[in-house]
Amino acid sequence: MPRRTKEEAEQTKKQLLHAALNEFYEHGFANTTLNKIAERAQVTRGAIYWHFKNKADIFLALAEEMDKQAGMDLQSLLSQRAKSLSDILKLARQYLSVFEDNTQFRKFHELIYYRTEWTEELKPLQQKYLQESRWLSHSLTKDFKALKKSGAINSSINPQKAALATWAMLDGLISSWLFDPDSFSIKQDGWKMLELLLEGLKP
Amino acid sequence: MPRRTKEEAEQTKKQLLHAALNEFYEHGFANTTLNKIAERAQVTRGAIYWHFKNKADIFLALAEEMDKQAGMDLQSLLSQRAKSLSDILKLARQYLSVFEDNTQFRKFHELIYYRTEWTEELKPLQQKYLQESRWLSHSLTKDFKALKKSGAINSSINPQKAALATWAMLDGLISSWLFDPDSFSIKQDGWKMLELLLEGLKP
DNA sequence: CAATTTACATACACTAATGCATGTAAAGGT
DNA sequence: ACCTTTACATGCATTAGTGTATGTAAATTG
Repeated sequence: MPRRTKEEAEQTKKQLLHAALNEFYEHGFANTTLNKIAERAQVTRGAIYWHFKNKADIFLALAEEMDKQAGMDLQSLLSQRAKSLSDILKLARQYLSVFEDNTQFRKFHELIYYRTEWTEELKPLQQKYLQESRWLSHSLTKDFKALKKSGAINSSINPQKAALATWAMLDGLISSWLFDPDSFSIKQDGWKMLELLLEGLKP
Repeated sequence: MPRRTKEEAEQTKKQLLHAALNEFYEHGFANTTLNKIAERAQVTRGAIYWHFKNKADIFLALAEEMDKQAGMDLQSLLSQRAKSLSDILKLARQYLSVFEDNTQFRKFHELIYYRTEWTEELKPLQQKYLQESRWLSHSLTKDFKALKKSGAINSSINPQKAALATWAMLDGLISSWLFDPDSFSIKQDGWKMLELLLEGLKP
């Protein structure tokens, strides 16, 4: 086997990540071996140890890759400030749509929700998601506070509870749909269910 | 080591299940070995293979055990028909409270949510939860239909969507809280967030 | 055009974990 | 009192998987 050029190397790295996603998705993180990943990527384990430190390292790289790939990442969600309830609804609608539109994205989240055990070796990633979750709920809280001041939502409502509720609803919709995709369409109906919640916040 | 009496044997079986729950909880399903479980239960692997077929079998037994132990299981939830929105809220409130009141219950669900990869060997359990989830949403749908007829909720609302939304909200609250228990109190605040949703259903 | 890296493949050693087979001593029946 | 079964403990064989060390041929550098 001849040595590859730099670009070819980058290519096999991508193939490895792609193979890893599908193996993780199909068999779970703990139950996939480096051999299986290498096989699917049509290389040997040697290639893996060249590009990555170990299995957990592949997962971390995969997570970063997905963050970038999915245009709808958390940064862009956070950067946009919701000035109305319909703004929030619109953002959520966009976000939910990605799950049906982007197969990679959907597989990765199904992997995260139902096919990975959050054990010690994945602690850094878990920490990252914890941070993101807190940032997002904090950001949402600020939005709801503003909405309360402007009279867009009921004055008796606690902004933080509203934010947590909204976030929980989104999370619940996603996990429910990933668990049983036939139960409803997350793209067509998901946002309507969130709308039911937001309706309850109006004055 | 002398042979144990029948009651002693039942005792060690319970110890094994208890040890398994904690090992699974701490290290995830795939990452706990039968040896560790045996050690914690202060027996050897021989005892495990006497009482159970393999690791997956322990998990199944554990799930049944938790179903029984937690007085607030799905059967009792389904048997009660909600005649009003506040009935639903009351039931949800009871259910959510269990997570703070019953440590075993909470650990088991954290295990299920964040520490088990739903792979082939656990398929039967996954199927069971899928069934339960569908039954519950179906039952809730019927309740909401009745509430719609009686005028307790807005006539423009789709009962099935309302049911799915309620279930998603509950699921989201639970998973959010298990992921970050410091973010809110599921016992004191959880039901209030669900109430926000139910408020939106009123005429 | 050497010399040196690079990008892997191959080989090896080592361990952890499983499943089963066998041992055993007391319990429970007759 | 004896026999059988129970409830485990112990020992063994086998394997799958990891990490690393080493090999290697081409790409890249100067």
